[in-house]
Parts: sequence; C-alpha cells; structure tokens
Amino acid sequence: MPDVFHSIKAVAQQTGLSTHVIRVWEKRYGAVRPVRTSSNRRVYSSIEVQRLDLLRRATELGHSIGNIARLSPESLAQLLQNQSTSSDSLPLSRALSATARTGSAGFEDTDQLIATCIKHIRNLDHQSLEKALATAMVSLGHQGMLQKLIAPLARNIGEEWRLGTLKVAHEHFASAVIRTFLWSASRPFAASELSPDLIVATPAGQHHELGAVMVAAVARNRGWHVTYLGTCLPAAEIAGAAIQNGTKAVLLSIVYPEDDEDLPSELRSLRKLLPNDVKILVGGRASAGYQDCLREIGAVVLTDLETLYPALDAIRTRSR
Amino acid sequence: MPDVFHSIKAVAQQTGLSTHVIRVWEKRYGAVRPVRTSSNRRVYSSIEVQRLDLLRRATELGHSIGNIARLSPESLAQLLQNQSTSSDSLPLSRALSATARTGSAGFEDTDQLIATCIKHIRNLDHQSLEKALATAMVSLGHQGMLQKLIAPLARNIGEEWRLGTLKVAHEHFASAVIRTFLWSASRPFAASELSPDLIVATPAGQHHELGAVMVAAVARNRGWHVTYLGTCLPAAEIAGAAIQNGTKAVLLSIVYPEDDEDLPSELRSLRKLLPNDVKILVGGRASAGYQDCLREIGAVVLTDLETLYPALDAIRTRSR
DNA sequence: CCACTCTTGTCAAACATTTGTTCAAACCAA
DNA sequence: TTGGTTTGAACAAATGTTTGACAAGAGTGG
Repeated sequence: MPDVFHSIKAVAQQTGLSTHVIRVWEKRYGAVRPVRTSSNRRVYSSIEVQRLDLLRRATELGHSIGNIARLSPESLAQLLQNQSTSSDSLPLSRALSATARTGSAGFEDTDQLIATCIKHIRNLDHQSLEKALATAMVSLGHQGMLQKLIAPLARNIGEEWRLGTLKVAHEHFASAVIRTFLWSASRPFAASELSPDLIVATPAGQHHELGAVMVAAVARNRGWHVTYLGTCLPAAEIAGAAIQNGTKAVLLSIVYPEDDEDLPSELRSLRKLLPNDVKILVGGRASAGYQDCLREIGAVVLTDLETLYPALDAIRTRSR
Repeated sequence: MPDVFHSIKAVAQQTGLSTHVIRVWEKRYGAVRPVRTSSNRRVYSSIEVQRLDLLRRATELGHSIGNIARLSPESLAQLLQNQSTSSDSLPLSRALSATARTGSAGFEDTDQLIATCIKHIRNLDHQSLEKALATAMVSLGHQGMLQKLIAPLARNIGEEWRLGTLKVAHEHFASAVIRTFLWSASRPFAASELSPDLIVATPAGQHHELGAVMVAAVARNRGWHVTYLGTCLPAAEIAGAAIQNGTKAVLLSIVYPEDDEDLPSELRSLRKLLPNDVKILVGGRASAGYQDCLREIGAVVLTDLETLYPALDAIRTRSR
C-alpha cells in the first residue's frame, strides 16, 4: 500500500480535530501511535487518519474517548454501524435502534451479557463475540469490564468445560478472541522506560489461558510493561525470561487441575532459579490447592482480580 | 513531442508561487529538477509546471512541503483526490493503485529487518518488536509483510529454537506479539455473512503457533471468516468445531516434530470425523514428513505461503 | 445536596524545526 | 542601462513538541 504521510496539520484538516486534541488523544489514550521523523515530528499514515476520523465520529455519537480510543478498527466500525442509523439514515437495522440504544441499554444485567457471550462462544461466532465485548467495553469501561464481565465469564467457561458442555475448542476460541481484544484495548501509553516489568505466564501443565490474559490486561492498563509468555511454560523458561528482562515480578495463573503432582516442584524450581528480589504472584481458581507450596516459596496469592491492583502497586512502590 | 519551455518567471505566473519559493523548493526539497541553459538559467517543462501546481495545492491542503516534495505524480494526485472530496473517511477501495514507489525509505534489506526482529525477540522487548512490525507493515503491505518478513522470521525462530539459541519462552513471546499484531492488522472488512468459514488450528502435539497465525492472517485478509482455535487441539475438538460451524475447510499447521508417531492417527481420525466435503489443508515445515498419511486423507499440502492463495480461492469458488 | 474525583478539551510557555522571504553580490540579456 | 536570474546567507514567521495547568461537565460517595 503506497501510503502517503501526513503531518499533524494535514491530519487536523482532514479529520476536523484540532492538533491539540490529536496530540492529547495520543498521549492520554494511546489512540494512535504515529511514527516520528528524525526531528521528532509526528508522521501519520492514512490508516491512522482514518482511525482518528472514526474516533471523532464515535465521540460525536456520545462515546467517551477514553473508552474507545484503543478499540480495534473493526470494533470501531461496528460501533459506528450500530448507531449511525439514527443520524445517517442508513437503512440497516432500524428496528433495533429504538430498544437497544441509550441510557438504560448499557445498564442491563451483566449476567445476561455473560450469557450472550457464552452463546457466541458456543457458536464459535467471533464477530458477534467481539461486538459484544466492544459494546460491553463502552458501557463498563476497561476495569469494570474485566471485573464484571471477563472474570465471571472465565469462571463460567471453566465450569461448563468441567461439565462437558463446552469443549476445549470453545475455550481456545474464547481465549483467542478475548486475548486479542483485551491486549489491543488495554492502554500501554504509560509504558515508558520507567515502567516496571512484569512477566505473565502459565506454568507447565496449565493449559487455561484466560486468567493469564486477564491479569496481563490489568497490569498493562495499570502502567506495567507486561511481557506475556502464554501457557505451559516450564520453570526454567520463565526464570530465564525474567532474568533476561530484569523483571521484578512474575505472575502465574493456575486454574486447573487443582492437584497436579508436578506443579509444586515446578514452583519450587522457579523460586530457586529466580533471584531473591523477584516477587512471584499467583492467581487463579486452583491456586488454593497449592497453598502450602505457595507459602513455602513466598508467593503472593491473589484471591481475585480486585486484590491484584494493590498487590501490583505495592511491588511498584517498593522497588524504587 | 517538443515541449514548451518555461522560464522561472513564467512558471511563477502559472502556478501562483513566487520565484523565490520555486527555487527554494528545488534547492531544499528537490521538488523539481529543471534543465539549465548554457548560461545556467532554469528551464521548466510543462510536466514540471504541472508538478509544481500539484505541490502548491497539496500544501494548501495542509501538507508540509518537506513531506510531499519528492512524492511521485501518482501519489500526489491521489493525495489531492482523497482530500478534495471533503471528509469522505471511508476509503475502502484505495487498494490497487500502482504501488510503484515506497519512498525508498522503508525498503532497505528485509534480511536486516528480520535480524532486528530476532534481536527484539531475544530481548523480549515487545514494544520494539511491535514498532518494527508496524514500520514493516507500512513499507511492505499486508501480503508482502507476511511473505517477506513473517514467514522467514518464523523459519529463523524455528531454527534458532532447534539450535538452542532461542528458548520456548522466546517463541511464545514472539507468537503472542505477532499474533495480536497480525490479527488486528488484517482487515476483516470483507468478512460478511457471505464469507466462507475456515478453521485454523494446530493438531495435538503441535505447540508451534506462528504458522497457524500466519495462515489465519492471510485467509482473513483474503475475505475468509476465520475461526482461530490455537495450538494443540485433538482431532475430535477440531472436527466438532468444524461441524458446529458449518465450515468448509480446516487448515492445520504442522511445524515440529517431523516424526510424531501419534500425529498420523490424529489426522486419520480427523478425516473420519469430518464430513466428506470439508477440505483439509495442511501447511508448515514438517508437513512433508507425513506425506503418505496426508495423501491418504486427501489433504491439500501447502508448500509455502504463496500456494495458500490459489488453494483458498479454489475452495471458495468450488463451494458455491 | 454538597464536596470530591475523573474525564476531557483547551490553553500557554519555552523551545526546536520548518518554511517563506529578504538581502547582497555577481552574472546575463536585450 | 535596466531588468531578470543565480547563489548563499540570514532572518522571520509559521508550525510543531513537551510540559504543565485550568475549567466545565459527568459521575461518585457521603
């Protein structure tokens, strides 16, 4: 794609935004990430211009920039498509607009929202799932979304999986969609040179990814520089990555099973391989099953998502 | 055709620029390159006059002369066309215009680009890696990026992993970053209700994700509705997902090892569980090792990324 | 209902870069 | 001579960057 480069002024003229706003959207919300010239001037691609235009239109429809700035282009497009019916008179889904829009809409019952998501997951319908996530993100915000939607959703998926009503494929599918969504939706703007490092992974034998995805999103949004390593990593690998990265904290998610015989030795091994000043945080449904071992290695056990915030902040302040 | 020649003053009158500006645009930014008379006077062709006029209009639209002075006439025309039509903001069909130049900037050597990416992967530096990918995307385009950067990159990572110079953690890390990047960068615009379905996964025992990520990106960009299921899925799971989704094709990536004893039975089992009209496509470095089995189950073997395009198109046209 | 916070757009100061203009000196052409 | 051109240098205006601050409005909790 032979792209033309745009100065901030040109972008302003094309989008109708002021240069101030363009800069502040970048700085505060990470809405775009223009390349810089050697003299530090911003250079925008056409894609970014288009993105800013989408964002402007979405904000004019009442969405708050902080909530939508990091949505993927497709989510943004869907957002606009859903609502532009009223003003643009596009003959798309006129029937729904009356009921689904405004005020009471986003309130609803999150239980129902969760049920909807489960339904989409059961159907392996990633477009609908993404759309539901985007909508939820707007009404709940980043943090609320994680606590009120994703966390219970992960629990439900896990239960259905244990009951056999959802298969591994569904879980992989949900992980993939949610992972991508959360990662691009969490704002890494605070991630500067000063941001503390955090490694997120799942130890060997732990195939469930959603918990790790969630904590990664939380930490990232909280200004941490997150290195996400995914599932099933042996202790040596995790330790190696942590040491190489100069990380001060390693976060593990342990969801299932609750009685893996090999896991305690993995955890002890990890503790031995890591420098002493590197904290180990452990969260997830099954972490209670390994209490003794976790206490032995001095791990911080996170009982739920809320406890993650203070735990992260504690490490952060202590380390400087 | 003997062109008419113009003195600088004549050019100034025709374009509305001052002679000073014309000279300084030439000297500083190389906007034009007029011939000289024996006495060193500038002589402009009509083409150059036209070019200067285009440049003037572009600057009046907010572009800075330094950024656009060396653009090709085509790019300039495109620039003006895109913007003079008010804020169109939905440039869907910008695609095919001759991609002649890319400004010589990002062209460089892709080998070096790959080396840079490997370096970032070795450092687990996801910000730099993402940045490199974004830059490459601009200069190479979506397809070029996959073929010239991601595919060889995946090969290199695999080799380094086998040599032990990169660890599993690095591979997971690279997969995570590239996966997210490609997924949000590939355009789901074309994915309508009519798009054919495709399931992408890695069979049980196959932990390497990058190949699957690549083909998923290609297919998605090609207008397929991709359901991405990730790594290590048993045949029953894949088949279940395919049946439930009404999928017409399943794409597997097989990278390592080349002699997994369990894999052939997995593949046969998959063939048995799938409806007969569902095509199985198999790609990846190690697929050659299972040739016999693949022939037996009638799988389409993809030797490289290029062969994926015609294979996908073939299935698509056949199925309607 | 009142403080309080959070969000978001706006602005200003101080400085750097880019761009248009002017000047001076030399040269060429009619 | 007179007016135009070329060149380099210098200047000034416009534009862009960062940091910090402020204010209106929305939302929150007591």
